[in-house]
Amino acid sequence: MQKGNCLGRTIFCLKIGAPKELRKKNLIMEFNFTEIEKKWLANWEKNGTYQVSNDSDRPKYYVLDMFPYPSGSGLHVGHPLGYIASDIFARYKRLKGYNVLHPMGYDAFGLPAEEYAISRGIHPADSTQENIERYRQQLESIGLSFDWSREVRTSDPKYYKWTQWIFTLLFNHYYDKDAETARPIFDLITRFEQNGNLLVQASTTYEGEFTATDWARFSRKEKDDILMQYRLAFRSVGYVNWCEALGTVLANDQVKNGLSERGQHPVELRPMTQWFLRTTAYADRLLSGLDTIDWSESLKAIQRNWIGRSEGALVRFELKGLEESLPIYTTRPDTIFGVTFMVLAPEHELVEVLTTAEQQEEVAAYVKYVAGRSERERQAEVKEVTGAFTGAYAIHPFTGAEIPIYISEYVLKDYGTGAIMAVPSDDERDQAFAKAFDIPIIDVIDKSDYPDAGLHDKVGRVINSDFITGMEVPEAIAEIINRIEEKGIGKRGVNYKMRDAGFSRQRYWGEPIPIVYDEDGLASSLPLDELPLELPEVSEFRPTADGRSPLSRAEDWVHLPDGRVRETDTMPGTAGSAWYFMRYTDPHNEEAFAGKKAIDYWQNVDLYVGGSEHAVAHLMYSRFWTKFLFDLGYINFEEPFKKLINQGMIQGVIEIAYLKQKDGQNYFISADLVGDDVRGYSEFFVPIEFVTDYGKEHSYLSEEGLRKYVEWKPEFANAIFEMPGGVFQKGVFTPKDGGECRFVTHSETGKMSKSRYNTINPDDIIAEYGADCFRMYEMFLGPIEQSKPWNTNGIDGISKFLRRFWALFYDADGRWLVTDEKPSAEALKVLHQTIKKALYDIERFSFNTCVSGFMVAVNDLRKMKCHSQSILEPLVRLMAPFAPFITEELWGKLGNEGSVHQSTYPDFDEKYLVESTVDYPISINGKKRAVVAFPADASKEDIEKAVLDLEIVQKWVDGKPIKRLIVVPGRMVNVVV
RNA sequence: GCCCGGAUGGUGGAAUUGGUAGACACGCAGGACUUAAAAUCCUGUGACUUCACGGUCGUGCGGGUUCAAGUCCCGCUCCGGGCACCA
Repeated sequence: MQKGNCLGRTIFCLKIGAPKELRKKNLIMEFNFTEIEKKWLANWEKNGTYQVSNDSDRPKYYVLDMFPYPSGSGLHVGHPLGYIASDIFARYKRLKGYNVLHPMGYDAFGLPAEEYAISRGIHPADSTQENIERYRQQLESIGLSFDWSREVRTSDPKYYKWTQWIFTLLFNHYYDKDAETARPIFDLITRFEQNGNLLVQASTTYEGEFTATDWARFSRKEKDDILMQYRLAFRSVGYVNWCEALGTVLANDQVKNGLSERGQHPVELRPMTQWFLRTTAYADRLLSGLDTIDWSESLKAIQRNWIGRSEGALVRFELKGLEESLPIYTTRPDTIFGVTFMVLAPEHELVEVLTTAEQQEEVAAYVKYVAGRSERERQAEVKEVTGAFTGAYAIHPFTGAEIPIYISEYVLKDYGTGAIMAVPSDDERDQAFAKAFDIPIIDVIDKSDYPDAGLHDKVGRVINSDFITGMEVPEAIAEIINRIEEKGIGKRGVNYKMRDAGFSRQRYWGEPIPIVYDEDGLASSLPLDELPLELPEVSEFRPTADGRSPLSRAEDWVHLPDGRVRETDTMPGTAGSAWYFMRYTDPHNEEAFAGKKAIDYWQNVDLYVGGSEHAVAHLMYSRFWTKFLFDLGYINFEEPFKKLINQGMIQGVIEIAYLKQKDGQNYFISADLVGDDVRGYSEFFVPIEFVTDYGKEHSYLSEEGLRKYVEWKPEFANAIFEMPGGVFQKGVFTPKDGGECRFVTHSETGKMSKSRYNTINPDDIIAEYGADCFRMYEMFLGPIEQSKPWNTNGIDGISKFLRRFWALFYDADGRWLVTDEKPSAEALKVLHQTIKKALYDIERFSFNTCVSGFMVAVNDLRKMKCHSQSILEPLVRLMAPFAPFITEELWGKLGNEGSVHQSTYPDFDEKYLVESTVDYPISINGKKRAVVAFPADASKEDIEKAVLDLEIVQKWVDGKPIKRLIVVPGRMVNVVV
């Protein structure tokens, strides 16, 4: 353990609480985990114990953690939860005979790293390097069995060369919907040259049609514009989430409730020319792929929701007196006879064309009103009905009726066609709008047969609807779409909520987009031999005031000698993390993103562990990039992560002090004086290391704690702290009626974070209890997927357990106890039961119950005073994945060569588990009344007979006739009277 | 509003998938050792009731299926997470 610069340690006594200092001494006397850890870390590194080869006869298994952002705060105890779980599994699989790839790296690009660097006024590369070193130290001290020779960093040019390369592939491919695969853009050009775009079924935003002759006549610029609309990485003017405070564009998933996820700054929609990835091309495959992978239902639900597939129809409505027609998308074409008005998004391109002279003013005013509203305002006032009449009318395709056209912000420009046919009888929002604007309502669905159905359920009988009247809804939908298609006014259609992903960031610390523009502004990608395109040095990392990327400051870099200019936007953080798992298979390859042989051997990740906060962004992009590379034949799998586990969050204790200001004086009021009504108080987070008994109901700041708090927050040097026992000010406590200085703080459970001053550093826990204890305690806390609060109370239980385990090998004076005596049948039974349970529990990732199984075993063996080598040696191997240090030490002491982590996992033998008797619970009328032992081989009949003779049964039966006698062999007996 | 989870002692949690509810651990209480404390060890610990043997109740609430329900079904309540004017 190299902990030279570990800042957290000096205050560790405060954090853990002083009384435990004494325990620490006692611990070290029994076994010196610090020494043991140091010794084996060095040994493992020297011997390359955890290095893995791409050449092996053994079956492969790939265990991966979501790699961290190396933030400046280092790890807190919440971070390693997933790492420990995956490490246990990786170690287990290795012992089970698999060739296990278990690497680690750093997601070093992106906003957090850059913000941190800017705040410290240093180069992001330097701060990143610094942070990585700290992370590495912390990760190693936990005893995680990573193959560090495979470490990757997304900010390393050797790595991002290939991120850029994949981007150029995306740029040079389009999505062929017929073949359901990505194809080279050159093929598309050939097809255009032969037939125009008439036969091309592709994912595109291009709506026009052209022939081969047209194509030949198009200018270079026109051709380029069209091709751009087919590329999988493309440049387009789009409404983007612009965040003024961060000075950058954000992806949809980085915006929550109109605020930036990072920093909570307001975000507005702005039209800008940006790079996008055509993720929508893969929408269907991203959706159907979910059925092939082992992820939690909730995670799949989030992704399905994000993709948001719906089926319906696209219908064109003729416009009265105009050439143009109005396309709409609906999931309820069966309600078309109930249409009484149409609504367009205010930004819809037809608004200007449609609006009549008389309505010009009103419409313009409304459009202006909407444009001036922030996303936040729109979302906050969802129920408010606003809109304007355009003066124009559409023609109903079946009745010929004239339908008024309105604009309203409840119709979104980006979803469907940005226009709807409004059916007020069967849609709440349409209904609200119709009522507000006094538009008639026609009932078209009779739901009287479905009393429980909601407005949106696709059930009922169609009424008032000409040729579909009388049909049930599903039948009516099919029929009306047929008619629409026959009439040539529309077609069956599928729609997605998912949008193409914005891929431009006006940020310094990211991969430069490897694109150059010629004098006509036409984009071309850099060839592989010009990659990596390295980040230039710039004078200032912040974005420019007009929203251009900081890279634009590097004039020499931007302007090429031949007059071309470089793209100055950088890629988002999700770029490097979209494919990093592939790089680990062949991390030093300079000729390819990963060698064919390596990636074909390791393939996709068998077990992926990480936080659910990446449910959408990272996991969606990763799946998209994987499918794309699969289409191009670079890899032979279509999903990146076969099984995924989201570890829960470890929550911390939040300590709060209440402040009231009066006449410019700060009064802190002890929580027991504040009561439940905290209105009128400001809340301040108190660093938990100042608080006595933090996390407990009565947690308080002692006189010493108050002094520390004031010293830490000098602006409160003169503040008055009021508590029941007296008053504290300027370092002096004035008691009242002989009271004590106890300033009570309010405790809550919540996220652990630097800003709440409640992080617990694993270094401190490891220093006091050892890495093995830390690992096992995190596992013992509860099911891996559950969130749970951290408290150090329970850690003593694990610490005791490890010392008892050690005590099976050594007595209190350090004498070796292990003998080669023949083990007793009971001891063998304990061992084999434990092995059986461990196998069962590890396979289902139930690590908490597995630890409890070890506890039971150690308790039992201790009672038996079992020191038999043939019991303890397998037990050491069994526990090795959980407690790698102590088991490695004991493995050597048991006289074994090599590492326990390269041995084999024990297996159990049923023969030791056979019981001669089985305890049967005897129930009478379903209530347990007794437990009786019967021979294990007793037949059903024997048991039946014996049960009836039992005194207890006689007593309960009490002469009444026995209706039924149920005997489940090996389980239980139930007598029904 | 919609979707996905969840609710078990004072606490974290367990229950072989319909078969002894509360494993394991924390906490608490009592005891041993100690001048004392810490550490360690032992005993007890769901609630109610009984001198005791024992009995009654008990897995968020209300019903149901079953010889048997924490587990399955129906209807709710509350908590956590996600989405949200998505036509």
